Amino acid sequence: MLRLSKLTDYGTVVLARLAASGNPVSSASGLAAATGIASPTVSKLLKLLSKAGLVVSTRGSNGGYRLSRDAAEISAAAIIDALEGPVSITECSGEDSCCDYQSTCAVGGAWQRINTAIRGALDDISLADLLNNTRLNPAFRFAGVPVAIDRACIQKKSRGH
Amino acid sequence: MLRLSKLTDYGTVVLARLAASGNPVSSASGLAAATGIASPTVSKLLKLLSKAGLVVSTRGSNGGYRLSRDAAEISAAAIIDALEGPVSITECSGEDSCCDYQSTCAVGGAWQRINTAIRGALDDISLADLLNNTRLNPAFRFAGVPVAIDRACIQKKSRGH
DNA sequence: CGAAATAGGACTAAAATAGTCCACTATTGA
DNA sequence: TCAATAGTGGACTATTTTAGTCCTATTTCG
Repeated sequence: MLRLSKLTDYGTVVLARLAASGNPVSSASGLAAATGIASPTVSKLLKLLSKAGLVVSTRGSNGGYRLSRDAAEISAAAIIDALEGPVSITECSGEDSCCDYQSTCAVGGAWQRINTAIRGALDDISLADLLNNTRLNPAFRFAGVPVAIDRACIQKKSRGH
Repeated sequence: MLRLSKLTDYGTVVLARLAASGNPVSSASGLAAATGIASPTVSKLLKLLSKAGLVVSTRGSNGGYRLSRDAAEISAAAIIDALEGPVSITECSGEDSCCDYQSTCAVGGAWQRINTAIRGALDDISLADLLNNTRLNPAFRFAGVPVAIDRACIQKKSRGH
């Protein structure tokens, strides 16, 4: 699969929303409502993103979060780093490369090359790019809440978020 | 992290070993001994790789496994596909794209672009390339069993495989 | 036949992930 | 100054995924 965690996926959605909203700051609960992601989860994400310096928080009433810099300056790699730690496809390919099979492993070095290639791809794509690729799915709303319309999806996932 | 599972990592080690051995076929247990990976695990891997058509099995005594084609013709992407299913970094970026937040998701399309970039990098690297990148760590052996020598590693991982 | 291999699948244990909750701190504004 | 709003930090639980084991066929060679 070579898959990102759901949290990272949600994180980009939240960031995209933050970038798209015209407001100076957005509250965690507002973003939760706008994206349809459960609000404790959104809070958790924003905490992580704030710690990583991708968003800036303001406390107090009328507080909230905003991007720390222009959406064009935030790379996909930075987002992933913030939410899942440094990108590296195998344990070996990370910094403190170290595994039980080092002596018999004929492969180690090459993963690092692949890793670099992937990293390059992720560095080249910014949050702004993500926004430009927006899918133009019609969004329906019911009582202000966004509702997915794809039938196939409704059955597939029924658990709440 | 964006991490491959350990099984996939082991899988490449086994394949590399298979490619490097001069023998017409190698048995699962022989590969286990040569790589230091537990033999039930090696068996499991080889079964998967065989199902995916990357290796060919011969039953019966003197049986074993061999690569189905030249190492240069086996891409990293093929190995990953075989062991973890099709590469796709988010649920959305796969074939049957389908998620609860589709209507509010401003991001979907872009992951597919990233995914394509990653896929390209993985397609370009073959098992033969992995072998050429072999790290030249001196391997010590004790009673025929390969022994890792990196001190830092010995403490870090003590669980058996 | 019987030893040596793979095939297939069921099963268990351990680890990572996702998601929730709560008590606390800071800021604003009436 | 007090109450309301909003973020902070961390503990906790449930779920899912992953890793690894084991057992019972089946096939082939000598």
